[in-house]
Amino acid sequence: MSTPIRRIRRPPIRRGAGRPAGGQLVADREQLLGAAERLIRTDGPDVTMEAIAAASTVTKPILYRTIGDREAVTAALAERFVERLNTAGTAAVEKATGPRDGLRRMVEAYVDIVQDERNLFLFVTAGSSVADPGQALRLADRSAVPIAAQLANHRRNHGLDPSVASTWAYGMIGAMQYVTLWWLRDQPWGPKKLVDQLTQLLWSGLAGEPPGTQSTTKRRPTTMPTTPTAMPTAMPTTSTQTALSRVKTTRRKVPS
Amino acid sequence: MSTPIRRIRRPPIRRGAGRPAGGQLVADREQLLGAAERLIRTDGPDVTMEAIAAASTVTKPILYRTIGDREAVTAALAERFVERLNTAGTAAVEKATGPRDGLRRMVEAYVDIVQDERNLFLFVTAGSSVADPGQALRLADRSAVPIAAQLANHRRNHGLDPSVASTWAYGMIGAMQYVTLWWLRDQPWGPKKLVDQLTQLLWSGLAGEPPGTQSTTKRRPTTMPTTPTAMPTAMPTTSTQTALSRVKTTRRKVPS
DNA sequence: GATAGAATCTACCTACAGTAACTTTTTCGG
DNA sequence: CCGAAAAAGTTACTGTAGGTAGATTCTATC
Repeated sequence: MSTPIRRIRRPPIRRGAGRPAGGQLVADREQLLGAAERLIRTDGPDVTMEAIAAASTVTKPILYRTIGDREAVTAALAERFVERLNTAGTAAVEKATGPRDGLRRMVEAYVDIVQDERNLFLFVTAGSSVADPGQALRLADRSAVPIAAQLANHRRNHGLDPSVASTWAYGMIGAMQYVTLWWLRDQPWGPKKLVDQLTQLLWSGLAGEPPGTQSTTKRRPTTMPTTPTAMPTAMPTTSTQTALSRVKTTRRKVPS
Repeated sequence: MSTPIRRIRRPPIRRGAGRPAGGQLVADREQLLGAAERLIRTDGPDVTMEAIAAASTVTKPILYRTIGDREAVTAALAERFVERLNTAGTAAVEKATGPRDGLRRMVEAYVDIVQDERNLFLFVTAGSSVADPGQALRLADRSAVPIAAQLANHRRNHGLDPSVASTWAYGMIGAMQYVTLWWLRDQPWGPKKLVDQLTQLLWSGLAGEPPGTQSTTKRRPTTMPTTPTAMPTAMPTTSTQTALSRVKTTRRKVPS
């Protein structure tokens, strides 16, 4: 750290194996990404660049030259993943009988894919570096733009303020991503219930809708005392139920 | 990789400096965490363990012994952060005039803190390892449990199904976190507008509420053609506006 | 054929997380 | 009082993974 000595590179031992005889490029972009996906699928989301390269019988420099650094690989896989969500979502929505049904089918498609491609989902969502936290929005960005456009367009056509579109798009995505992540980890119940609850939440918000589900129903304006519906901070105020509030903090695992 | 040779440790050079003369523990848990927070605040979210240790004039092993590995540090800081959100949120909510106002004030408190402690927020939210993706829920877990309890309690008291509480709590948090992250990065507008939009989204969902804000209003069941309100996958279907859909993918940055 | 350049490999470097081994002080039983 | 064990710390290491430099071999071109 103090003296960055430039070590001399003396012994010119056997280095490099040279350009291979036969053919063309040893692998193109699509092949590499496909191999990376297969690897992640089988080995889990925690893969090294070396392993990714090896998965398509290639060495690291090739991988770096063809796709880029780790962040580029993740971005590329995110793009592919969104593409899949996109296709499935569009197909699902085409069968919808109405807007709410469309939302539900879309959520269903999302959950299906995430369940199938659990590892890919984890890789794409969780793999962000602290150095550039904007990268956490990788997946979100690529889906938010079209969603926002769609939303804005619809709202404009109905005389509603379209400027909320981006916020709502990111909000939707964030909600889905977090709920799904939590659900994948804790598996509280089956996927059907997850889809139901997510749809309901996204559609009607926290204010909720009475069991009738159809909106247009009567709802008393002031349903609650003074405590709000909820808050994204802990809130052990005057509640009859604080037993659940105890977050377990005993995970210390002191080394040695 | 093939032969894990156990390198012999021969030269017993000067090692270790021994227990210091004067006093007590050089630092306790709180001091270390406080120093870490200060460091992150000034140096950004991308800090090394070495730097964290140095920030409280301590060496790495002390840090590891006192708090634990990197994950433990992050978890501890997350806990503190949630505590702050909690306190501020509770205080804000106490002044509320009703449930929706409470939600708004709470969102406001959240945005305020995140804005002030941008780096800490980034550290705590973005710093998850690919190896254990459940860690991405660090912040969420610690706020979701109390929120869920609160929500469930309220819903139970009003004859509503309380089992949705967890899903909704994670959904809320996910929405807030993502929207805020995006807002921090892109700064589309001031914080007031952000608070307004987030509140509206959380309160009424995607179905939205007519300008009247009060619900109980008429809303046509089938507002849209066949396209749903939105979908968290891209959806360049038949929309009059697809120009925005073009995600920029030109970030390649091929090395060398 | 010789030479320029393209394609690839091996071998390295660097940075950081985490740990082992060693040193000095304190404490406490005898 | 003294010596051994425990406590508290530090230096210096290991290991791993990301990323790159430069040697090497093949192909194309003059």
